[in-house]
Parts: sequence; structure tokens; C-alpha cells
Amino acid sequence: MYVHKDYPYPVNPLTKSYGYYSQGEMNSVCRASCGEAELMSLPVHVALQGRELWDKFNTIGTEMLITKTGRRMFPSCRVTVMGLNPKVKYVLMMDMVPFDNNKYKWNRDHWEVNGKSEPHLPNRFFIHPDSPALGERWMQYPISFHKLKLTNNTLNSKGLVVLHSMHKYQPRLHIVQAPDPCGGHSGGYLRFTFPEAAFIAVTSYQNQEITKLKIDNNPFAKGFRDNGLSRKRFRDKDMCQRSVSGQQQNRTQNHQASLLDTDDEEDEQVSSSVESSGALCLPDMKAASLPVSNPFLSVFISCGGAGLACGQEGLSQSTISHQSPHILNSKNRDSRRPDDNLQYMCASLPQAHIPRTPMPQQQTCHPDTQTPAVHQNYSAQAKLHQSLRLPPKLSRMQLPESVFTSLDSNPKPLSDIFNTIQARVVAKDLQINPQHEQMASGSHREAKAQIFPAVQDCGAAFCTEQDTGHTTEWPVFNGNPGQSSTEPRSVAFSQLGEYAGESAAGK
DNA sequence: TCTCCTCCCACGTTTGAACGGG
DNA sequence: ACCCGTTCAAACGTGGGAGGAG
Repeated sequence: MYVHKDYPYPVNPLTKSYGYYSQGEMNSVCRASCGEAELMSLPVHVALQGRELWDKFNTIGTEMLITKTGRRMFPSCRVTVMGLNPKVKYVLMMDMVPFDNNKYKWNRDHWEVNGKSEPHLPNRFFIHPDSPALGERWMQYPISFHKLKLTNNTLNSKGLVVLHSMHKYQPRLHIVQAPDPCGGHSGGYLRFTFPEAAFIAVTSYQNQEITKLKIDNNPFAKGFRDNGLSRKRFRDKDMCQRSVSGQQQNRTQNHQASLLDTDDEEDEQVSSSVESSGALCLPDMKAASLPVSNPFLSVFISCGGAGLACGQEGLSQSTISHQSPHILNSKNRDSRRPDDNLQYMCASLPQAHIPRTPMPQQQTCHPDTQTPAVHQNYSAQAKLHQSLRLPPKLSRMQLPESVFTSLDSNPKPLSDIFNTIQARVVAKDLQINPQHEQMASGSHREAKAQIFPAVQDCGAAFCTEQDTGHTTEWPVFNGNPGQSSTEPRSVAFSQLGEYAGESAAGK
């Protein structure tokens, strides 16, 4: 993990956006040497949407409720991705990583360190329901992870992300690329963290300012807004608070009012400044250059050449046009209300022109500070993406059905995703190459049956990274990554074993 | 006594089935 | 039979409060 060592660099002077580049990522030599994965050679840029809101929370100290049954995040993680290959499939997933090694406690009006953190729980990944999908789909609309749920229940089996209460975390986005059977690419793997989206997991809100901010911004909490004061318990509490701490509350409300006064501008600011805050490209070359150690890549590899053979019939691609994003969004723009004509421009920074001077995180970039070459490139990129007009909200009235179905579906356990992928791969493979049928145990049914043990077998080894003292477990194959696609894989995910069990049980 | 957690509540939003009209 | 729009109840998501555990 690399978060704290990242330097925020301006990315696009035209859109006043900026991104994070790790020092490792800056090493173009290293990067060039790892060119086996196409994803790693792309100027991928990820931007966190809703930056204004995140900043508001971050200023106060973001808290996220965790419950036994799972609680959604608010604000939820919503990102735009640029720079992917439009015709290559990717899996996007998100998890939470410790922000530091501390445990916190709320002391009257501020958070303070309360000893060392507890051992980090094995990562649970929330896979975007649309995965896998072509790059053009990921780049077409902001990618919402609003269905991601946080819990403190380590025994949950519903694909929730398990966290420790009173610990600080930050979201981490994973982009996993399917291998290219023609080019021999083994795929790639990128990770992006969002330090500005860091939060402290709590079982009940500690900071009242956070509570108010959430109530004022979360539509689900409308019942707790001002009109909610008519409710009895709110009336009582309100009366009590007014008599006890009127002055202090006024101060707080003034502060919050000043924050909320900007709400109306939020969407426009989001659109104009791109909220770029993701780490750009791969910072962790160790993980990236070892695709075999990547569980997701491993599964794709196990799919062999057929992995992309089924690319045109992805889980949710059927209704997505293969037109360029430019054309697609131009078309969408016409059907949108003028008020929604908000521009979301992302820039993919040419690696050769990455500035080397660290800049303050919140500093906006002035065009004059860029070299002409960089500026020129930005201009070209920005012009290319200038037509990316996206609605401030993913309205059902404005998006294709495929987007709705994917967003609406429940989070899928990792094993489900891979089993689905592999099942499709095998089915497709059998359809195209009937001779493979014999190799796959003679029947379609048996071929599919081979898939499930692949994720149930827990005999895999794990490589660990301990960059921050916490352990992230990465399953590794028990064999040669170059094995044929028909050979069952020993892919195991310790943190997902129960999911695999569910899949095998037909859930 | 304090901190943290769990459960339940009331309220608003979202979803999808049911229904009727064209 | 099919499509489309409307209605409405259930499910879901939300923070607050009471009360319990340590």
C-alpha cells in the first residue's frame, strides 16, 4: 500500500483536477519493464466523484456507521475512470484498507488516538455488479459503489466489508484486466486509494456535525431534517438542547450552514473540477508485475484464450453500443435537460510528462504552471473528453437499461463472479470448439462442474504485503499460471471461502 | 461511571407487483 | 397479447434513543 507516500499532482489544468501519483508509479523505467500487461501501459486515471461533499465530511472527520447487518456508506464511493482500453474487459472492485495503525476514541469534541489498532481483518472485496465489463462501459458513466455495505460482523456471509469499529479506513479501488489471448498479455492490475475519503468506522455517530451533515445530504435521512423536529422525540431533544447549549449550537449551525450553503453549487463544482483524487496508475509494481499473485488475474488466466472469446457477450454488455464514448455521450447529451449538461472531464496524463514536483493536495493547478507540452497534451485530452456530459444523478430516465440492471443487482460474492465468468467461458468454448467438449470431461454439465471446485479448493498459498503493518492476503495459484484453460485451478480466497461454499450450494 | 455496542423505532425513499386503459 | 402509465404496499435505508455489556 502506498497511500501516505503519494504525492498529489495536478492532472488537468483545464479542469483544475489533480491526481495522486506514487513515487513508484513515477518510475517510468520500471513501468516500461512491466509492459506485459496492457493495463499497466495505459494512462489510467481515476477520479472520485462528489469531491465537494467528501471534503465537507473530511473537514469535520468522516464517520461511517457499521452495523451487524451491514450499512451503506454515505457519501458513497463514486468514481470516473478514464484511460482504459474500450474493448478490453475489466473487473472493478473495492475494499477498505487501514488508514493508519491507530485506534481512535471520541473525546468530547474531537478524535484522539486510543492505542494501537487491532489486526486488520482479511480483505473483503465488493465487486461492482457490472463486472466484468468493457472499458468503454466503465468510462461511459460514473461508477457507483453505493451498494457497498460495511459491517463489524466477522461472521457475515453476504459479501459485506468487515471493519473494526473506532478504526480509520480508506477506500481502495481495484481494476483488474482480462488477459489478451491474441497478444499474449497476462492482464494487468491497478489499485487506487482515496485518502480524502478516509473515515472512522463507528457503531453510532460520535460527532453531531457529521450526523447533521449526513441528514442534510442523504435523501434517506430526510425524515430527520428540520421538518422531522415535529416528531416528539426530536421536539423534546430540541427543546433540551436549546436551553442548555444555545450559543454553542448556534456556532455549530452557522458553521454547518456555511457548508451547506454551497450545496447548490456542488454538482456544478463536481462537474467542473472533476474531483480527481485517485492515485494514478499502478503504484505497487510488486503486485502489478506479478499477475499470478493476483487472484483476479489468476482466474482470468485460468480462462485461457476463451476469456476474451466471450467478451462480446458479457454479463451486462448486451445493450451497450460499441460506439466510442464520444459518440455515445453526445447522443445522451441531446436527451438531457439543459440543467444536467454538466461536464465531467477527465484527463489521462501522459506518463512522459508527469511533473516531478510534489504539490499540496488541495492546490488547484494553473495552466501557466504546466509545461507547454503538458498543457498541449491536456488540451487534446480534454477536448477529446469534453463531450463526456453525465447526469449529476444516475437517473433511470437517462441511462440504458443495462446500467440499471447492473446497478440494481445485489453485490455478488467474488466466487460467484468468477464462476459466472468461467461458466460462460466454458460454455462459449464448447460452443465454438466442440472438440473441447471431450477435454472438458465430455459434457457441458461436467465442464461446468469443474468450475466450482476451482474456487472451493483452499489449498493455495498466500503472498502478503505489510507495507503498513497490516496484512493483505493474496491467494496464489498452486501451479503454473500457464496451465491450459481446461485444467481445474486451485484458486482459493481465504476471505471468500464461505462465498464459494454458497456458490457450490447453488445460492 | 464511562465507553461502546445492539436493538428497535419512526420516517422517507426505492422497488416491483398489480391493475387498468389503449 | 402486448405495451405503457399509475397506484400502492413491502422492502430498504436512515439516525435517534434506550438499554445492556464490559
